[in-house]
Amino acid sequence: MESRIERLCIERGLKMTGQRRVIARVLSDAADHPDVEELYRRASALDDRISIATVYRTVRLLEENGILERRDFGGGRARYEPTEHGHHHHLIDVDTGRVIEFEDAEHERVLQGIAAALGFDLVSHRLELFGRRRDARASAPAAARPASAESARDEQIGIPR
Amino acid sequence: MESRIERLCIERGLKMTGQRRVIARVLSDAADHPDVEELYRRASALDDRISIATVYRTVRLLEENGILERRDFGGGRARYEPTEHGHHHHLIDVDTGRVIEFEDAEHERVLQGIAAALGFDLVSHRLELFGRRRDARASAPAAARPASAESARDEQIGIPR
DNA sequence: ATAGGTGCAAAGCATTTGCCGCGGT
DNA sequence: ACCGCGGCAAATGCTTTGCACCTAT
Repeated sequence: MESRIERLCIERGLKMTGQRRVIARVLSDAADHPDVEELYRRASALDDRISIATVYRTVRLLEENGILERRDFGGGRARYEPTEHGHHHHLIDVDTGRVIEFEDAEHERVLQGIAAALGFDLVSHRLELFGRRRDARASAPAAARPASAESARDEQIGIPR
Repeated sequence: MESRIERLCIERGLKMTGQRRVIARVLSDAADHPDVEELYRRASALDDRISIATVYRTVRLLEENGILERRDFGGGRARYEPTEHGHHHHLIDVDTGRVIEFEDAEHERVLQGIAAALGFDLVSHRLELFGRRRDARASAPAAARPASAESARDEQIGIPR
């Protein structure tokens, strides 16, 4: 069946090839923030006639069409998520690289206000928190470089007030 | 005379070589957020016996020692600024790449609170606004990619409330 | 039919590193 | 004197691209 991302592609009049359909499906199904390598892995599992170059070209195309958003959580590789499943921000666990999404509607307004005070219209923004799980095993690696960001599964959770 | 950054290096017991001294001076004098290439340019102007590899090694060293902070404002290259001349955030002008610093003490608390609500201790955070100068010439390039971030001079200004 | 997409491998960029002579402490 | 530092160029790792072929529309 036609995936959500594929529908968006069609709406923008993008030519739908076999590989794009597969990548669209992978993206539609992703609940995390995969990097290109991971997308390539997942897409290849569904159809091995896809090259990583095409994945790169496709995420770029989708980003340019406002369907995807590129993220940089540190660690060298870009990670992607579908645009706008609600404004949210990210908290990255510095020990595991896991990404947790949270919303904070109030922020939107505040940030808008700050930009306005500086004489700007807010085009977009980036708010990322880097934190360490509380309590956990006290043996947290002292000088761990946050840069790792392995393929730990990401989470999405509501922010308890 | 001994620059501010050099003093910090000495405090941490870092070996002070000629090239490090020069780079320290350049960093101490910088009021903006130069990338490595720019630091190399400025350092070379003071002393041409410096290779770009050394600049890379030095900013890394300083970052590991908490003297510098690495920033990513989009545009592919890392940019640096001395740690803690007061907690502040950045607003990047998407049309010119110019960076404007602003403070917002209240934010610190709010962010801390959010992390806590999610069960984390806040290690660090990143808050960046991307905006377009209000009014300006109405002929703002429609689909300009923010990625450019040329060497436009950065600013630091207080946030009017 | 034909504009545009794809695979492959090579090219690009920013950044890191091996090697070895040199310079701080 | 000794260990770490710096220069140089080669190596890396992610991402882009040239080219020739292939495919949606």
